[in-house]
Amino acid sequence: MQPETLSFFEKVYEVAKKIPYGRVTSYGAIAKYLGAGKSARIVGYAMNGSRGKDIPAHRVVNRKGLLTGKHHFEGTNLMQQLLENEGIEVVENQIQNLETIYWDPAKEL
DNA sequence: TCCCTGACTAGAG
DNA sequence: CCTCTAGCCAGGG
Repeated sequence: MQPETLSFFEKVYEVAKKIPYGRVTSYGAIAKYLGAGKSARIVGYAMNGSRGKDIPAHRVVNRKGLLTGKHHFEGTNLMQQLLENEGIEVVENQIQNLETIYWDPAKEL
């Protein structure tokens, strides 16, 4: 598929796949990296279609490190379990030490 | 094409 | 740090 054919969604998927193990990023960071800094909501919306794909959607949270999308995962705490499995501490649906594990595609990629 | 929805964000108080 | 408001824009009906 040609880059021009890649929809915003697919670009989001490509970036999401590159999130390192044990790290997290925000919807806004991905959107900014794609040149659409104000389309953060679309990134989240895109993740909705990431089901069935090799995308670590659990590593994408909002800018506060809050697991806003956990209700889109199976069960009530799957997202948190996946994060903790990577060594990320999560309390009350919120990631701890966010600034330490935060990964910004615009800077790191 | 218009209208509504949403896993968001930045700014103001 | 918290709450409320406005702006954002791709999809689907």
